[in-house]
Amino acid sequence: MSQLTNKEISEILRRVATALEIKQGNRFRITAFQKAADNIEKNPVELVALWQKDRLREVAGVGESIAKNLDQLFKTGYSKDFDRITKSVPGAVFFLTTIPGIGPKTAYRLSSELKIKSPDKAIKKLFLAGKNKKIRKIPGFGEKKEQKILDDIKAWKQKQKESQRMTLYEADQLAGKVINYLEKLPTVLEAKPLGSLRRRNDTIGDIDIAIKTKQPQEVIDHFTSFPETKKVLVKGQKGSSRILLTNQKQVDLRIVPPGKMGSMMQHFTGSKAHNITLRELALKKNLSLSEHGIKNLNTKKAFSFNKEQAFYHFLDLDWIPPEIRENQGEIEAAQNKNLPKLINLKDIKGDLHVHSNFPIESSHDSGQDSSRRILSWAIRNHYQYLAFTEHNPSKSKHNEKEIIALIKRKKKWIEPINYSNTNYKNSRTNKLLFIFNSLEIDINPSGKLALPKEAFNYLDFAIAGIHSQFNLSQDAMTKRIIRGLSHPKIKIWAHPTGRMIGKRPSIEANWDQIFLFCKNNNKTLEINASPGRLDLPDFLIRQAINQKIKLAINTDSHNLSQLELMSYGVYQARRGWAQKGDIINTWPLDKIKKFLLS
DNA sequence: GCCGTTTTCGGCCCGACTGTTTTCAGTCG
Repeated sequence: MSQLTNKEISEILRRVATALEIKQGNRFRITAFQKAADNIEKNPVELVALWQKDRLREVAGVGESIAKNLDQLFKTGYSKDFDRITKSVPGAVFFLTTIPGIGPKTAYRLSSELKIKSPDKAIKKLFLAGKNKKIRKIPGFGEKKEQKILDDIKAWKQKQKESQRMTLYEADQLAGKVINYLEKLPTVLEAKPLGSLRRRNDTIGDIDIAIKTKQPQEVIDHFTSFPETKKVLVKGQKGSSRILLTNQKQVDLRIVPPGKMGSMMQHFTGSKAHNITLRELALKKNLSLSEHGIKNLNTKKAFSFNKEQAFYHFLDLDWIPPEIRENQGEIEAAQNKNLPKLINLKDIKGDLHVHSNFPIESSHDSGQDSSRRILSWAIRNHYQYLAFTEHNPSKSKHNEKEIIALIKRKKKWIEPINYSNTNYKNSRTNKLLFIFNSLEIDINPSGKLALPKEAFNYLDFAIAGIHSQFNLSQDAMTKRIIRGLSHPKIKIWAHPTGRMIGKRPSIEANWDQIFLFCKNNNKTLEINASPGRLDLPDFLIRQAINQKIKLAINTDSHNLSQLELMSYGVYQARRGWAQKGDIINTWPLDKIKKFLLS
């Protein structure tokens, strides 16, 4: 049996598609392989696990034939059909197509004309051929194309070096800067970030911006002279342009005349899979969709849309929030008028994971700001409750007695705030802000909690999380988590997968088993709002919600400014189809008290 | 090769840009 990852499988399927493209195969057959590759790459569950349960066909785009060949691949590491298709294509071709700008046809011609067959040093050889002006001599290629290939290779190399994707927060900052610059032009009537940024994806590759204007040329000229531009990659006639910034990030601009912003936003927001499914649906009604609007193929009449809502309504669909436009059933739900009513930031009534600078003497990072400043912030933002969840005291620095003394001191520190300080009053409800006395406690590799038994008596509730040894086996990790969460005082599991976006992968765990435990024992999963975590990931949020498990959106703030990042947790929750009722910190104080203090 | 709220056969998203082309192919999003 061979343990191919989803990424490896999708690569194999893309090779098949590439080979078919070179052989001028049926183009629908080609896209079928590409579609399957895309879906498999994105699939949150490893296909090898689905294969073991005989459930490969559940993945969209995987039909009888591909499933049969995957079965062979998993069993023997080899697929007869795939090999037959790809074996006549030199290895260099597949390698060269990894460079954006070089597709199957170009790669094949370069490979055969320049006699670059093996993937070893293929790119180096190609680059050298370009430098020696050999590419321009190939029929159909010219000087410009040669230069473009050299540029594409350079860009590719650069991209290998840099870390590829931004966090959502970084992308917001960058997009804000560009939009700010664009809006200085009076002829820019509206500037909106679209694409994955608008869908609030956890990571962002390129920035997409749509501009409403009557003066396209002026806007494009202004855009391409953005001060941090390293290179103008595309400057088209119809208002599509792309620049590469000095920080290696790309920004795409689309110009749209007044009256057509709705269809442009729809088109440019994506996702690609969402748009394709939408267009297939429209075709059945004899309608053709594009960024310019909707065309009736019978009457040839074209319709423009200023608002996105009208675009969706024209197709008899409810407007779909951008966060869930991932072709995961949202179009069907919009048809049936049963889209979820997604949670909003204003639904949040408190933050249950906040670190103050109370001297708890932990081995992890302590908070930087005082309780007083944090509480003022919470009041200004109309919170009704807050939990101070400093890390548990370090066991290496203190004996058990000292730790218990520390926890007692913390309780004494919080109590006066709740019972005597009238400064902290919510201006909307006229109620006192309620402070939960809590801790964030390590779950040690064995599943033991890093706090003496007695100390729990002085806490209202606690949250638990993994902060070390992230690489246990799935089985050991699952046991560790369930044991850790079993203590009756533990109500919330903090940053469950432990992932740090772009830095540390998720832990391996049996989520079915853990979810079942959480459901049966009333444990809450955190959606950690920190843009570097966004943990749980969206697909696990959706799975948890489908199993009626409650979630909490927390900032895990270690300073005041991080309290502002609650919105990122809300976006993430929305991407997981969360509604207000799924999130416990939308509950009023009485209800959450009952839950957390039970 | 995949797929099904008109289908198990007959369809399969849409347009822009670039370069090398006298009308289009390749690539991308």
